[in-house]
Amino acid sequence: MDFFKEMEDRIPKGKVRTRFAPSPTGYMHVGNLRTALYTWLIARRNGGTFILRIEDTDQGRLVEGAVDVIYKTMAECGLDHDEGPDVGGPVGPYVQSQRRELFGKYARLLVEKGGAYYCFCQKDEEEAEHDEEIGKQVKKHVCACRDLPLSEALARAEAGEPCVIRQRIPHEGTTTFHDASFGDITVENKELEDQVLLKSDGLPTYNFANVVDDHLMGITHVVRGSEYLSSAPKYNLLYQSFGWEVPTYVHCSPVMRDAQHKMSKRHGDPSYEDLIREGYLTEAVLNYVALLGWSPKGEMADREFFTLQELAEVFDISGISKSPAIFDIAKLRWMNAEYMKKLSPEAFYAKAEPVLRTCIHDPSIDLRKVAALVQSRCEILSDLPARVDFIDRLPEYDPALYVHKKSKTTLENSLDSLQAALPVLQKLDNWTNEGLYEVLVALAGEKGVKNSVILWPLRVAVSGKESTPGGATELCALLGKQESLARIEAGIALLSGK
RNA sequence: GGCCCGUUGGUCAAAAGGUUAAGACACCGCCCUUUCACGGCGGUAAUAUGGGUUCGAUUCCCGUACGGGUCACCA
Repeated sequence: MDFFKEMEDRIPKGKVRTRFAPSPTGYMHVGNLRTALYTWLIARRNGGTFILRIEDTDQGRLVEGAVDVIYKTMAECGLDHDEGPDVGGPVGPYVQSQRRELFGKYARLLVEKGGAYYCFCQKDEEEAEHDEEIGKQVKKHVCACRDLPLSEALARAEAGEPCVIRQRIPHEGTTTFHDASFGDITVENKELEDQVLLKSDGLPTYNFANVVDDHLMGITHVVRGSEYLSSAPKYNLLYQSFGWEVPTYVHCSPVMRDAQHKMSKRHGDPSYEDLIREGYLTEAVLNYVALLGWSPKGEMADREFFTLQELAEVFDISGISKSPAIFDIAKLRWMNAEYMKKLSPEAFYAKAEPVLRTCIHDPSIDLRKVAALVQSRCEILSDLPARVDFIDRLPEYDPALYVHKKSKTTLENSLDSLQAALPVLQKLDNWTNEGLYEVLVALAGEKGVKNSVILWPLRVAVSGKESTPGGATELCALLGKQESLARIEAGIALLSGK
């Protein structure tokens, strides 16, 4: 049978099939990640198939190694695909540049069906116009090629005359596009342009490749950014001309940096990779991103924590929001902190150890103990160095740290406390958190002062910091007797003006 | 500028004609405490705006404002 029939026969039927179709730019936007996630969730929720397709039809924008970034990110996030360039599948190839001939054939098929026509106009003037600020009324491309007799057009094209194939859009009437979250969108056909389907280099434009591939790959649900919403009605016409069924479209509003700007790499907004590099956990990022533009329904509406599996059980298209969402790094930090706290001590140590090793060089320090102290006090991994930097070396600090209003600790009684504590500690053999605490509380009792009058100055002396990953006794235990005593002596010297 | 879309506290958002308009982050306060943090408790704060429809509008309709998207042989 003919080529087109064969292609039709390859299309799997009757199951939900979704696809993530990034163009390889070298990194994963937060918005892209969200799209990938929603797409994957729809497939998994419905026992469907998730496909990875690479859209590399723009020859000018190829980035070395970009596809690997995509594989790596998807794998890291647990968004496994069932079909794709690396794993194959029944409707491949899954890289658009490898489907070149196919698009040509479908474009010509469409010409025959009357839904498209050859256009021999040169592109220069149009392009030049686009460079100019788009502000005034933009004129649609209108030319005589549309009315060329098919035989003549075919002959010229065959003779090698440069040309593109454009979609033939009716001048009259309206087209209604249905989106699962935006509902029906109706536009006048006269607003629509005869867009280019097949470029003069023989490769398809995004809009054409999308429609053809989604159909040929049996895609049932398309999730994509709302920037494509306004070109969507043209898709209906395309599907109609081909006689194909329109899949369910779900457009998602952008992830914003602030009320008026999308997140953008160019303006320094973090990509997924950046966030991971900064010490966010993949699970936390996914969880946060899932909730940026989607929320669970009903009695689950106030739930915030979801594993990927849990999301796959409850995710529903109807929960997707229509309005743009601002990416709030403060909330991500909070969520990340929650994930860090939930980690087992071993799991946390595994993540923290490499970071701790770069900033704590004293071999006598037990990094496991440091990790245990710091686990509940850092929101992201990269907070770690600043929290533990005092361990290697006592920083210079302002004596004003010794003043504490709440416990009425002053410079004077801080000096007194340190001087009183020093001999007690020198005699102490049981140099553990418990041992230290016992002896120091006893000292406070003897002197008839609150525990904090003793412990506060001690903590300052030993850390030189305003805030630390533990109390005075914990820090002393960690640093060891010799180092602790040396720091206390230094504190006494500082306070006594020496 | 044309066309399309959106608008609940600072942020994410629930509530699909009748609610004291949830919850979370952030912020503030209190408590606990070996400072801060952690934890516990509490608080401030919202339906952009004007008209309709309705016994009743956050919810439905229209206008206005503001914001976003789009108007390429880029995706």
